[in-house]
Amino acid sequence: MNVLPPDRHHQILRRGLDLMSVSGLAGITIGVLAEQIGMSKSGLFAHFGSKEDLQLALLGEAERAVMEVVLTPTMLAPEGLPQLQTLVEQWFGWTVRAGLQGGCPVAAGIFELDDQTGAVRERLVGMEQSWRASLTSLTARAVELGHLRPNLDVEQFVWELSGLYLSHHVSVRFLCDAQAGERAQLAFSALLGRSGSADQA
Amino acid sequence: MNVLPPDRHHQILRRGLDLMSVSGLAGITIGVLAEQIGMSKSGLFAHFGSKEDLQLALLGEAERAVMEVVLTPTMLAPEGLPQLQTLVEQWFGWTVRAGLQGGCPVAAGIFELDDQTGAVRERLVGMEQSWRASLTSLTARAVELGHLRPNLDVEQFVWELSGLYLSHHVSVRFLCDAQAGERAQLAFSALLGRSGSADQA
DNA sequence: CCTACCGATCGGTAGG
DNA sequence: CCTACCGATCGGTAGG
Repeated sequence: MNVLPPDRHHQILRRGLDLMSVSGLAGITIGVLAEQIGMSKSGLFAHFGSKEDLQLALLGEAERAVMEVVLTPTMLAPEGLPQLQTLVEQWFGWTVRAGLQGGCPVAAGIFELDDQTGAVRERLVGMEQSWRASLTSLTARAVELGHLRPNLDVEQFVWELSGLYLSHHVSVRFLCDAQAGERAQLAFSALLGRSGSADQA
Repeated sequence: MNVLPPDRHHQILRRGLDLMSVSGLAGITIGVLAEQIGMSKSGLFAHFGSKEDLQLALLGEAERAVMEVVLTPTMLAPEGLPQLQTLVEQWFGWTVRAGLQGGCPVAAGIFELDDQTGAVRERLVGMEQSWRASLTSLTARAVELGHLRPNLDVEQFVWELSGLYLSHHVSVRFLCDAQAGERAQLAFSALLGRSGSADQA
C-alpha cells in the first residue's frame, strides 16, 4: 500500500485538465505536458495511443470534475427549485472550486471545435447534450413538484440558462467584470420569475 | 485603373478572416494562409511584421465585417425598438451573411484567449467593450423613445442579450439544432417583454 | 514579391 | 518508463 507515486496516469489527466483549462484543447502539446509533470515525452505518450486519445481522455477527466464539483452537491439539495438554485451556484465559475487555473474547458472546446470534424468534436457534442439532458431533468422535476409553471417550455428554459452560463463566463474570465456574479444572479432570478408557478401575466 | 490584382493586402485579410472563422486565432498559420492565397510564406509575411501583427490585422478585418454586415443595416432602421430588432436579426448568425465558412471569430477568440495575456487579448477586449457600448447605446435610445421601461437596467439588458447571442452560436454551429433560430427569437421576445414600457408586474 | 534557409517544436516511432 | 531519433511544420531571417 504505497502512497507515492499516486498513480501516474491520474496525475497526467489531472495536470492535463489544468493545462487544457488554460490553453484549450488544441493548445495542449505532449511535450509541454510531459515537462510540467517531469517525465519524458515518449513516456507520457506511452499512456495514450495518440494525441487524439489524450484529448478524449482529458474530456473524460473534465466530465468527472464537473460531476464531482457541480452535479454531486446539486443532488444533495432538496429536489425541484432548491436543486436548480444549487446547480447555478455550483456550476457558474466551477473551475475555481475545482482548483483549475483557467476557465471551463468544455465551453472553450465548444467554440474551438464548432467548425471542425472528428472524434474529439463528437465526444464534446455528446458531453454537452448529456449535460443539457441533466439540466432538463432537474427543471422538469421542478415543474412536477409545482415549483415552476406546469406549462413551462423546459427546453427553452435550459437553452436560456445555458446562455446565462456563457455570458457569466465571458464576464468573469474575459472582461474581468466584478459585477459578473450579480448580473448572473439577477438574470437567473428573472428567468425563474417568469417561469414560476405564480404566473402573473 | 487596373482591376487585377484587387489589392493583395486586402485579399490576405479577407481570406485570413475566413480561415480565422474556421480555425480560430491560434489555428492561423502563415504557411497555410499563404498556400490558400497562392503566394510564398515569406511573401505574405512581408505584409506584416509578425504573426501577432497579422492576428491584430485580422481582428480589425472582423470588426470591419461586423460593421458592414450588422451595424450598418441596423442604423438604417428607425431608432429605438426597430433598431434593436433589426440588430438581433442581423447579428445572430452574421458570419453566414458575411460569406464566412465558420462561426463568429470574436466569440471564438474570447473563449480562446480568456486565460492568456498580450496585445491580441487586449485588442479583443477593446473590441468586445466597444461592441457592448454600441448595444448599450441602442438600448438606451429605445428607453428614451419610450419603447422600453424608463427604469430598465440597460447594462443588464445588454448582458442578457449577449448571453442569447452566445447560446444561439452554440446551438446553430456546435449542436446543429434546427430550432436555434426559434429559440433565440423566443428568448429575445421574452427579454423585450419584461423590458417593455407596458410593465405589467 | 521570391528562394533558400535557420533553430525550435510538433506528433510519433524504434529499441531497449 | 527512458534515450535517440524521424519527417513535417512552425515563425522568422538573409539576400536578392
